Amino acid sequence: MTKLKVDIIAENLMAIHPLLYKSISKPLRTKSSITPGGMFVMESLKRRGMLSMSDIGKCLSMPKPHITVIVDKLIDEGYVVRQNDPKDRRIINISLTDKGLIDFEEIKETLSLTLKSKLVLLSGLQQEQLLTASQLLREILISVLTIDLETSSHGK
Amino acid sequence: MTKLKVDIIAENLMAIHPLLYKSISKPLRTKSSITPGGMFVMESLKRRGMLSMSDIGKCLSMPKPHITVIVDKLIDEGYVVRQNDPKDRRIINISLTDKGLIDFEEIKETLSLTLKSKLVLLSGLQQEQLLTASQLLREILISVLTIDLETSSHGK
DNA sequence: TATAATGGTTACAAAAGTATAACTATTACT
DNA sequence: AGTAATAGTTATACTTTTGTAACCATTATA
Repeated sequence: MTKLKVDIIAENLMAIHPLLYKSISKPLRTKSSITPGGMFVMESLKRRGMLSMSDIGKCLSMPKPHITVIVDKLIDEGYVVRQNDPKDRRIINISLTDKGLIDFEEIKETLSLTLKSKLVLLSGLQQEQLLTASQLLREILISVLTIDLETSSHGK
Repeated sequence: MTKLKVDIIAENLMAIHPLLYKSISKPLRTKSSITPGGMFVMESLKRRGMLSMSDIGKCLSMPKPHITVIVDKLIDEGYVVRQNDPKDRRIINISLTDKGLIDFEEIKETLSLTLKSKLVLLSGLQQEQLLTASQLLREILISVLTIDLETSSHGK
């Protein structure tokens, strides 16, 4: 029975994807120099703290070369910094700068406004339903984003 | 107060986006010839029935030329058909074929399996929470997908 | 110490999405 | 009838994403 419910979640998440992606990519292109990929990297860094290049790739299921390109851009903009790992000199840790965190939050606020302008049309939903949905989504995200990185599969 | 709740939804939807997109695009590439864009077009057709090219663009907030390209591919595969509108000969209506509907459902099942394999890790959630979340997501989607097309903005 | 494995970069290629202008055909408007 | 607006296509250019192969540096292992 649980499987059926997860099915429904998966199906609905897929259907909402186009709306979601437009709401992210359009304002990004017009109002900043960050790509969606850059936003997702910063989102991971904000939620999980300092991460190595490989760990970022595992978080987002992206191949390592893509992470290198995205992070290079973010470094050019001053949003993240590289730090050598003192224990393993192969590892390069990435973390948000103050500027990165501030600008990230600001851009996300803009993105939320865009998405809100669409979600606001959902007048059929009750306030309590909106609250419950957001709480559940948050729980899902926290769970997903704290999955043990060792269980992921990129970076072979 | 409602605004704050919508904020939370927007924020969480954005964070879950990379997980979602990977779960869609990877199995599509390996197991079919349909692009994510094609899946979204078919999703719209399945939920809303026959749609004109412009209406599809409005549903997905995509410019018309992109719709033409996506629909052309779907026609080549035999998933959708063009039909002239008897009342307005400028309009070309698109609808799913039987093959399109069957294959679409089959592919979506595969996609759900991929996404499920990740969501299943969310053992922290109760069954009732999963059910509630899926119902709410469904309500949101139905609302979004039934927004009056006249309020959309593509195809000027 | 020799070999394998890991972390990261570079380079290249290809697929997909995005945007715009120009164009035809049809309909609506005055 | 003449003009504007709409529906759709074609063509083009660009950005982003995705994948892969080759490579170097470092660490782990046998």
